Formats: sequence, structure tokens, C-alpha cells
Amino acid sequence: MFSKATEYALRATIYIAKKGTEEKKLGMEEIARAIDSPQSFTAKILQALTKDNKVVSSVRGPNGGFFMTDKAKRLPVRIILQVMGEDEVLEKCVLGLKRCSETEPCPMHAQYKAIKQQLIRLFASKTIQQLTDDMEEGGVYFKNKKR
Amino acid sequence: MFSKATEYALRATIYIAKKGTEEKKLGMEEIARAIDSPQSFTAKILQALTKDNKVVSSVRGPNGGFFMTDKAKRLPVRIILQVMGEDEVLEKCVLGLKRCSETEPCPMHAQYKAIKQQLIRLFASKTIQQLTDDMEEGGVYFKNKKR
DNA sequence: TTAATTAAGGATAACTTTATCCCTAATTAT
DNA sequence: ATAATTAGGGATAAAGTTATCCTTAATTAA
Repeated sequence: MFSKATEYALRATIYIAKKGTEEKKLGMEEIARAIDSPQSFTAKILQALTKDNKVVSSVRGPNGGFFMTDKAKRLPVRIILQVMGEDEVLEKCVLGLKRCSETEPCPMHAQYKAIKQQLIRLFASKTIQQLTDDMEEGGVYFKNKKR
Repeated sequence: MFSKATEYALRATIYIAKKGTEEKKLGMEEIARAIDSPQSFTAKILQALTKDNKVVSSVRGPNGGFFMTDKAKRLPVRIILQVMGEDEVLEKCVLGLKRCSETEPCPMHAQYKAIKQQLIRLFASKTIQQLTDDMEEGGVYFKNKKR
């Protein structure tokens, strides 16, 4: 559904929201290991998310690293898609038609409509904070590899 | 959501199902024009769908072209994703985790689950025939460009 | 049987995405 | 001040996707 870059962005952001604090920032190496992503590539992605400290905040130097403010944690998950420029995936016609709409529907429009609305709603209404809150109760996992 | 190749595959197949018959086969040029896709690339994609005449049937030479048997039209839309090797998009974890499951859920799993199920259901239960039937009643559109 | 037509398929080009490397800038601790 | 640490950012490589072109094979019509 999303590009690898966006998958890493989502995983990294949620991980930082969950584990990082201003006092205990998280380093690139730890983050990449935790979410099982290539480190340098993920660094590039975090650069984007860190732009203007909009989603993720960062500090360089010893004991530097990444964390998120409470305000940023209250942003909808969709903000991550927006930063990654993949926001329109949610809105897009399944058949890839530019002009697909209520008045000029593609052959799948009627069927797909409801699903699309739920997707949009999910990413727009759930905040990053809410996702990490859910993780407290019960086991929610991140890793990709066999243990 | 899907690759361009798969989008073209879906559009082309639905178009052929709707407009082609064994008596009046459709040529590559017409198909590509109708669904607004690059002709040579779409030809490659139709080669895959035509393999073993499984989804689309083809005949070479004068008055040759593409059409679909009634049997093929009764296949679920998902068959197109399978041929294009993009079937797993529907099943995949939104965060791209290989091990995401009911027992080891990713942070979005609980929320995304229901949407995923509807997606799978849509592609598995709707047949190509049903899509073209829907097109009869009321305007359903294909084109991408301004008119 | 020859010429015309149309899809099949190989080779390759153009572009995008994914990934790595390395040097620089900021910050901290000594 | 200096050295150490950590993210920022540029350049580039590797791989994958999208797209085009050209020749071949099958089929039909004349």
C-alpha cells in the first residue's frame, strides 16, 4: 500500500513516540535496529520528519538523538503520510484514474468508496499518541525477524 | 495502492470484458486509447493476462485482438492481482512488518484489520462480470483526460 | 503463395525508489 | 580549547518499475 520509505517513517515515528523522551533521546542505530530498517536510509527519512521539528525533534552531539514533543504526538498519523508525500494514496482511485468521482465513477468506485472513507478516517482521526497508548495494554510488536 | 502495471491490468481487463467479444475482438491500439495507458507497456501486461488464455484470450493476425470468455469473466477481480504478482498487497501489514498477526500485532493492526478484511472480500467476491454489469446501469467512466 | 495485419517477445532505455558512504555541523564532556 | 559523539546532508550506487522499439510468429485475405 505504501512505499518502503513511508513504512519506515511510520514505524520509526511510532517507535520514537513510544520510547523516546527529551531526557532520553533515541539514536539512529537503536531506532533502525528496533524497527528493522536500513540505518542510513532511515536517517534520510527522519531528516524529513524532523524538518522544522514538525513531527520528530532531534538534537546533535553526545546524548543527542530523536524524540517527540507531546504536541507532536497529538498529530494524526496522516501527518506522516503528508511529510512523505504519500498522502494521496488514501484518496486515489483504485484503478488509478485521475477523473474518478461520484459523477464520473470508475467501475470499482461504488464498491471501493466505503473502504476508502474508512482508510481516510483511520489516518485522519487516530493520533500517534493514541497508537502508542494502545501499545501499553497487551503486546504490540514491531520486529520483523525471527527470534 | 497498486503499481501502474496493475492499474493498467485492471482497467484493460475490465474494458475487454465490457467491450470485446469473440466476434469483435479488440486491438491493442483501441484498448490503450480507451483506458488511457501507454500502448507498448500495456501490451506487455496483456501478455501476462493472456498466458494460457487464463484471464484474457487473444488471437493474432487480421481481425485478431483480445476478448474474454464467459468463464473468464466469472473469475474474481483478484485473479488480476494474482497474475500481476500483487496479490499480497491486500494481505500485507500497513507498516510493512512480515510478522504482524493477531498474536503479534503491529501498532496499527487492531485498527486496520477490519479495513483489510473488506479489501480482501471485495477483490475475492466481486467478479469481473459483475463489474461490467454494474457499468450498464448509469454512467461509469474510464477515461483519464479532459474531454 | 504472397502480402497484410496483429499479437508475442526480446532488448534496452528512462526514470524512480531504495540504499550506502562519507564528509560536515552541532553539541557535549573533558 | 580539544576531542568525542551524534545528526545533517551531499553524492552516488544498486535495484526495481515504467516505457519504448524492433523483430518474429501467427493468422487472414487477396
